Parts: sequence; structure tokens; C-alpha cells
Amino acid sequence: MTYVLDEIINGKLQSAFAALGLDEKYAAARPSDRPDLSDFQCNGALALAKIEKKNPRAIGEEIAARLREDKDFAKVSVDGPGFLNLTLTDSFLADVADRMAGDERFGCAVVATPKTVVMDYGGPNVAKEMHVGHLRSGVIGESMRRIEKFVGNRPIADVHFGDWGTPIGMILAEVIAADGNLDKMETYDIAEITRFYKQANSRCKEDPAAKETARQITARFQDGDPVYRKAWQHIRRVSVEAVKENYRELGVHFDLWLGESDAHETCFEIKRIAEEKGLLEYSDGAWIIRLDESNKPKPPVILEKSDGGFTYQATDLATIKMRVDDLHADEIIYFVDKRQSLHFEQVFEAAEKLGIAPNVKLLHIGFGTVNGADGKPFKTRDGGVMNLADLIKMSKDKVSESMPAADPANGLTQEYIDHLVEQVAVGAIKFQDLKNNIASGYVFELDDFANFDGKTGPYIQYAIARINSIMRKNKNITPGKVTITNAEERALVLRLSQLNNVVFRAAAELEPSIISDYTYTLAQLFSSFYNASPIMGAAGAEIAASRLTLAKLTRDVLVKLLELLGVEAPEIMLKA
RNA sequence: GCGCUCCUAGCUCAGCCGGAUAGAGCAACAGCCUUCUAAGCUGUGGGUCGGGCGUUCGAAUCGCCCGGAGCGCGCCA
Repeated sequence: MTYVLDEIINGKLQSAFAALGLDEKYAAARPSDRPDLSDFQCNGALALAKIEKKNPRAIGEEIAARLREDKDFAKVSVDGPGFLNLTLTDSFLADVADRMAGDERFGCAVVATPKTVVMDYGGPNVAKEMHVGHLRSGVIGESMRRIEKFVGNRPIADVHFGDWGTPIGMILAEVIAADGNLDKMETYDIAEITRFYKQANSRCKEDPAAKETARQITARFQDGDPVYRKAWQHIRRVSVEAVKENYRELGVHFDLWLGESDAHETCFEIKRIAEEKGLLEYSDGAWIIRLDESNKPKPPVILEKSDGGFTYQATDLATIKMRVDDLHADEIIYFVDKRQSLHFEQVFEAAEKLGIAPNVKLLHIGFGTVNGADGKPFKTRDGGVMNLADLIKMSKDKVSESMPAADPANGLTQEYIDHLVEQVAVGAIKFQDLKNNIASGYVFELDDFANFDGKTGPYIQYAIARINSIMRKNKNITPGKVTITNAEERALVLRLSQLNNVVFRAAAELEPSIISDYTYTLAQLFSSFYNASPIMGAAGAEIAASRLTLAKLTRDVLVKLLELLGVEAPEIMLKA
């Protein structure tokens, strides 16, 4: 039996409400907005008063009278217009901490009915260097995958590689233009292929004829031309290797490395279903599905272009069908730049009309862009897009500047320090990405790279490293039963007790920032505890044992939280 | 033109399915290292929540209007 604090407190409220014949729907507690008055508050009396046309304070007092009989509450009061303020006893809270410390899930529940959640993030493309946009998608998606898994769902992450569209034709055209044919293709590595793509990209922007050639080659390639397909396989393989290396460094995991190409055959099926359902329409040489325009004008979904190639809307629909049929998805979640929201609205509506995803929840979680100081999407000095590898390198360079030298005196090897630099640098980048709401973008300040103070990944890593140090230096003490001896300890335990609530809210709202925010405040409370509650100088062995339990529990919870964010926790963290 | 999103402290952001005294980080200022890591802690200052009207006992939160910013709108993905 898991021990979930919110359920226990809500349970107490529910029985009080039920005993008074009040609707239990309003018997919900939440962390108090007024920590000076209470640990938890319940605003149910206010809502009930409106419905039952009674005085909210009178209802509140009736409920309070019941709750006061419960010895777990130190104080129950009705304040203001009818807020129910609940304060737990120190011994009850101490017991919560003991139970959390004794449970490998720290008192967190698991969902009653696990869902299969297909998660689509990353979305890198063949031959293109990964940039900060891919970073956000990967970092956010990876965190949500871990959160889904922790609460008991079955996430399946698919990278959904962009390996099928016009860029392929562009590269092929560019190589043919350079070499006369594709014979040398297999000798090109990722750097050369990327160079071909960049050239092709600027050529197609300037020259409509080049664009047309690329389009024709794309169509023939998709149609199955063996020479083109062979060249494509090389491009894809080399690109996947490069992308995997990028994601390995970031700690972003995928269960499936499928791509748009894998959906190609199913595109024909989508077209057939559309035809069967009478949804397919021929318009300006293209095959389209018209959408409902009664609410607002919405462009139609184009399945097949006038040149015969399928669009990415077609491949997205085909991919939905495959995820439903083959992976048995209950939910499909896309973590893609919010500028693509119209695309997903269109695709989801078409999927509904086609009936290819019955009872499957389709969600687009749109995230904001990474911006420069001017508030516009981040660009490098020469106006290009900041690529991911450069970004990571810049962060590492900054972290390296403040690293101590490897030295037998501090017990650190060069190998450890190199690893630490990576953990801190990547942790800083990822936390930055996860600390605000997904939908809001953030400003990427190069100058702030040297600064790891305040609400940052390294701050939390540092808190963990300090606890590790405490554990090392107090090996002779055995963690014991928790006793609350001061305000800092109480505040820490109270915050710890909200873990389950936080994790499930993050899962329900698909919002890792709920976790990053909680993680930060927990680390903050630990820092205060650290100053107020010494273990070595504790007044008595029992207090020392209690504090050691709190320190260890906090450390374990912080490590778990960072794990849910996809951030690593170094064992030792030193600065020069 | 149509649609979507946003406007909260000097800066970057939380809070938004109505509740009490609107919070944090950075920056600024003042303190704290002979004691478990100062990437830390403690404190101070800083707000017409873009503006207006409305709904409500109660609005940063809900509705409408206005102003400002960004993004997106059939054959790129």
C-alpha cells in the first residue's frame, strides 16, 4: 500500500464533508497560500455556500468542528470569508518523512489504468545540423517520457526522422550537379552531405528551376527509383549516426527510430480511406481533404501534391494510423514548435474524419522558441541558426573555466572533471529549457553562461553534492526516526510531502516546469535547513540521526526529480 | 484580410478552470565562511498585473472593447 499524503488529507476532509451531508466534490485540500496560517487550505466552504445559499463561515465552522477531532491536525481554523486552514502536527509530518524515506517511490502513487502514450519529439532531419529548436523538443519530450513512465504509463518515444521530403531531392540534385551522377555518394560523410544540403538550399531559394528539379527528383525517388533509393539509404544512415551522437550527449532517449519513410506505404492507404469515405477531393491538381470551415477558415489538408508526392500531412496521418494499429496507442503526443499548431489542428481533424484513431487522444504540445537578447529566435553572429553542438561546447567551455585542476589532494581525476564539466554544462542547458512553461520561449543569454546562481540546474546539482558530502562525513551516524526541531526542518518536510501531488500535476498537464519549479524550491529549503540544522554539531544523537534521515531523503528525492527532468546529478561538485 | 498566442518588479519569468497580503531568479544594496562544499545563507528596496468597461460578496485570473508585440494562413517539412 502506497502512502500518499494528498489522499490522506483529502480523505479526512471527505469524511468530514460526508458526515455533514455536504458534496464531497468540494472536499479537496491544496498547499496553503498562507504558510503563516496553515499547511493546507480548503476553499470548499466558499463554493458550497454559493450553491446552498448559506453563510460560508458557518459551513466552514461545521467542517472545522469535525476536523478538530482528528489528532493529526494541530490547528483547524476558519479565516477570512470562509477559508478552512489546516495545520498538521509536527509528529504527523515527521511520520510522513519517515514513511517517504522508507519507500522507494517516496510515497508516490501509480496510475490505476496505465495508458500507452506514443511520444513524438526530436524531429531531426536528414543532412541538417541539429539546432536549438531540436534541443527544446528533445529535452521537453525526454522529460515527459520519464514522467509518464514514473507515474506508471507506457511511453513509446519515436524520433520521427525527417527522411523523406524535398530535402532528399535537393541533396541528390546537388550531388548530381557536382559529380554528374551519384556514384560517389557512398564516400560522403555527414559533413559533406550537410554541405551539399546547404548549397542546395541556397540554390533553390534563388533559382526556381533548381527547386523544380529537386521536386522532380524527390517524386521519382519516392516512387522507388533504385539508384536514388540506394543513395538515400546512405544519406539516411549517416544522418542517423550523427543525430544519435547528438542525442547521446544530451541524454535524450528514443524507443523507435522510425521516420517519414516508414509511413510511405501507408500514405496510399490513407488516400484510399479518404476516397472510401467520400472525403477525397481533386483541387488544382492536388488531392485534398477539405476541413470544416464553419467555425473558422481552415485550409484543407493536402494529401498528394500535383507532382504526385505525398505531403508531410499525409505522412503524419499515415504515422497516426500506424501508431494506433501497430503500437496500440491510447494517446499520441507531439512536442513540436508551437508555430506548427495549425498543421496539427488540420491533421487531427482529418484523422477524426478518416476514423483512423478512434478513442485516441491526439495532442500537440507546442513550445516557444529560444530567443536572443532582441526577443527574436536566436541567431549566431553571422545570422545563422545556432547549432546544438556549438551550444553545448560553449556551455562546456564556460564550466571548464571554473573547474579545479585534477589533483591527488582533492581526490579528483581528470576523467572525473571532464565528466563533471559535461554534467554541469548539459544540466544547465536542460534546466534552462525546462524551468519555464513549455509554451513560453526563453531568452538565451550568452553572458549568463558563466552564471550558475539561483534557479539553475547547477544550483540543484550543488545542493545534492553538498548532501553527498554530509553523508560521507557522517558515516558513523545511522539515519534514524525523524523529529522536527525547528522551522527549517518543518518547512522542508512539508515541501517533501507534496512530491506526489507535484509529479501527478506535471503528468496531467504535460508540464515539466511544474517539476523543475518544485525541485528548485526543495533545494532552496534544503539550503536553509543546511545552515540551520547541523548534523555534526547537533544537540544529541537522536537529532543528528533525524537530520541525517532528512538530508538523505531530500537528496534521494532531488536526484529522482532531476532524473525526471533528464538531468544528471554529480557525486562531487567542486569549483576552483 | 482572417486566425492563434502573448502583455505581471529594471531584466527574464511563475501565478490564470475566481479567493486571503501577487511570487521567484537575475540585477542593486546591507550582512554571514576557525564548525558537514559560500555554485550557498539571511535581510532591504523595487508592482496603476498594457488600458477601459462589465459579471461577482470577491478579478492578475472570467467576458467584451481598445492599444501594443509575436506567430501562422493549399502543393517546404
